[in-house]
Amino acid sequence: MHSVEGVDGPANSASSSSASRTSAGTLPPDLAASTGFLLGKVGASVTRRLANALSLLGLRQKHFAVLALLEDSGSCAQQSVAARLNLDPSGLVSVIDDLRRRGAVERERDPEDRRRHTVRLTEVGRALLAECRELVASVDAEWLAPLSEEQRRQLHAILLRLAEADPVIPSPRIS
Amino acid sequence: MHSVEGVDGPANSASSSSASRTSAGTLPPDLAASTGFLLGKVGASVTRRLANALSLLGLRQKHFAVLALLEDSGSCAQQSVAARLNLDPSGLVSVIDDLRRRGAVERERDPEDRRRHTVRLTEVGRALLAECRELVASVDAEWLAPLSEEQRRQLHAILLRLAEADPVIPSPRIS
DNA sequence: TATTGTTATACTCTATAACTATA
DNA sequence: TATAGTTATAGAGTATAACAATA
Repeated sequence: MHSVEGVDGPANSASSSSASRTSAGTLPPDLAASTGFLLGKVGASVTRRLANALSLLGLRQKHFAVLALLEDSGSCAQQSVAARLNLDPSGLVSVIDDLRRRGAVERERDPEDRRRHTVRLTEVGRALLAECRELVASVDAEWLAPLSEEQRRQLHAILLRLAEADPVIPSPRIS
Repeated sequence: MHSVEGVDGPANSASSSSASRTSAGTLPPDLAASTGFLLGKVGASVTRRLANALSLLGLRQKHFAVLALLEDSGSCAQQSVAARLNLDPSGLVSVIDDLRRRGAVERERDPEDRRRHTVRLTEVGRALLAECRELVASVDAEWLAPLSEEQRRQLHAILLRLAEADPVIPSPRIS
C-alpha cells in the first residue's frame, strides 16, 4: 500500500461522504482535536497563499501592512509604524526602502525632531494599496469558498475577538 | 501614544462596536477586514504558544505530530509518516532521532524490504504523547478563553472544514 | 534503474546588538 | 546620556539536492 494519492485524479468533486482522502483527512485524531493545531496549520496555509498573491506585486505582507497603516493614520514616524504593527524597527527599514524605491511612500525628516523620519503615503502608494486590497480580497474569497456565508461571518467575528484579546506577541519570545 | 495595550483588561466583552484599543484594535481597517490576514496572525500567535508549551517537554510540534500519528496508525515506515503528515522525509530524520533518543519510539528494519525503517511507539512514547495532549489541551483552553462555548464549537468545525478542503500545501511552493 | 532513508548545503526569516546622528 | 533610525550578524527553520544501501 504505497499510493493513497489519486494525485491528479480529482474526478470526484464530492465533498466528504465518508473517508474522502484529501490529504488533511489523514490527520490523526489528536491533531484534529486541537483547535490550536488546526488554526496554526490553516493559518500557515492562508499566509502562504497571501504571500504568493502579493508576490505578484513584488510585495510581502509587511508592505501591505505598512501601506494600510499609512493610509489609515496619515504621516507617521517610522518608530510608531513599527510599534503599531508590532514589528521590529530594524526589519521595517528594508520594507520602507522598498516602498520608497517604488515611489509608494515618501520620507522626510521631522523638523521638530530631526532624528525622526516621517513617512507618508503617495498617490502611487494609494494606488498600490488598492491593488493589494483587491488581491487580498480575492485570495480570501478563494480559500473561504468551502464555508457558508454564515460561517464566514462567524469566523471573521471570532478572529477579531481573538486578535483583540491577544497581546499580539510580535516576536519577543513569551515567558 | 506608547501604551495601547490594556493587556489583560478584557472588560468589554462586546463584539466589535467601535474602536476598543487593545493592541489588535490598532490594526488598520484594511488589515482587520481580511479574514486571511487575521487568520494568519492569530494562527502564528497560537503556534507560538503551542511551541512554547511543548518546549517544556523538549519537543516541537513535529514530535507531537509524529507521536500522534504513530499511536493512531501503529507501526509505519518513515516515508509514510512523512507523507501522511505532509512533511519532508529529510526533516523527519532528526525528529525521529530525537524521539528515539528518549526511548519514545523504536525503529527496526522491515524484513520484507530492508530499505524500510519501521517506526513504532513505545510505552514511554505513549506516556509522552499523553503529556503532550494534556499540554496542548491546556494551551487551547487558554487562548480560546475569550470565546463562548458556541464560538469554540463553530471555530473548530470551520477549521476542520477548511483543513479538509486544503491541499495542505506542505512546503512545495504553490502554483 | 528506482526507492528508502540519510546527510549536507543553501536560503529565508527573524532577532540581537552594534553603530550614527541627533537630542 | 538617551532616542530614531540604520546596518550587520547570528540563529532557527526549511527546502534542495547529492549520497548510500537496498531492491
